[in-house]
Amino acid sequence: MPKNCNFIEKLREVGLRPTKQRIKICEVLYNREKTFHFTVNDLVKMISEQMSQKISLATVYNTVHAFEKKGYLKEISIDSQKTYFDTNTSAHHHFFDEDTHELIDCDGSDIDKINIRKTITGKKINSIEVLVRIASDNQNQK
Amino acid sequence: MPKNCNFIEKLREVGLRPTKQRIKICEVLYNREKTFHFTVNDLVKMISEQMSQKISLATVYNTVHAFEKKGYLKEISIDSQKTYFDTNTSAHHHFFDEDTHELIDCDGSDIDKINIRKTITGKKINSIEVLVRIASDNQNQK
DNA sequence: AGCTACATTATAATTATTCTAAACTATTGA
DNA sequence: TCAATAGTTTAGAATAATTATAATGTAGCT
Ligand SMILES: [Mn+2]
Ligand SMILES: [Mn+2]
Ligand SMILES: [Zn+2]
Ligand SMILES: [Zn+2]
Repeated sequence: MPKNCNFIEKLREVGLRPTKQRIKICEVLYNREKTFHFTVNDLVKMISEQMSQKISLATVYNTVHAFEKKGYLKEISIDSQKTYFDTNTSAHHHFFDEDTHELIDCDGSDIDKINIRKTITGKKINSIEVLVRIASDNQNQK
Repeated sequence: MPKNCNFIEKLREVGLRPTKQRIKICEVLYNREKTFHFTVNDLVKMISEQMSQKISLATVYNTVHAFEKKGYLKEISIDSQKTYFDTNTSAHHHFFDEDTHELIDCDGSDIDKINIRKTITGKKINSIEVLVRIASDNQNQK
């Protein structure tokens, strides 16, 4: 979803009615320079900071899942406690900071193309994703 | 944890008292040819099938986490709903079958060593894991 | 045998997410 | 313009996985 796009039109195009809740969520998610990662809780907080009127939690869940289904969000499972969503819906790899629980995107030049030699009959590959877990390096504390 | 090992000794060695619950869980998890993946629910089912006396759910959770802490189990987050554990505690990659929700191990020859060119200052890499999502290939149904 | 720290257990609490069903609203077409 | 309709929002209940509590039990030591 491009920045400063006509969200009303965009939503209609994909068959979602442009309600004020959805438009607000679009603004919060997509009117920014860079893509980012968030939890539903993060999103609820961002919305409540920018709005007088609240959006109910059920609607936030509904909307996030509706956007996911339409391909405007990607769900990422890293941490068994939290479900992350990503406004970067392209295929890409991640660093996960185990100290801060922050996700960081890798771009194409960071990791070579992964070549899978194993095949499983009757099955096709949907995605190949690398997760690099990082944490603070305490070797420096001699 | 090797097959047919003396679990009582092994548990004592790492500072865990060899209770009958823990010994039973060791047998269920480690007395088999191959490593495998399971959820806590799976494990509870396996135990109840093989035992007259039940082990409480809290104990199963406690034990699984104790074993994880001691390095005899690995936790895997793939699916936001379920937490998987792996009796294969070495670094390895996975296929995840999105139809059956089954995890399949990759061995070293299946995927080349991953080279990470990106570095983040003050952070060290703890692990690099690839997840290959697969699903049934319906191209064949012409 | 008796002490003590560790473990087990039933049960309650917590948390994230989904469901329900009633109220609301965007869209359409008469 | 306006009512019909299907889609949407919402508060609150329900569900499910996991963790906390606190009482009871037990392994290991003397
Ligand atoms: Mn989902
Ligand atoms: Mn855990
Ligand atoms: Zn990302
Ligand atoms: Zn595995």
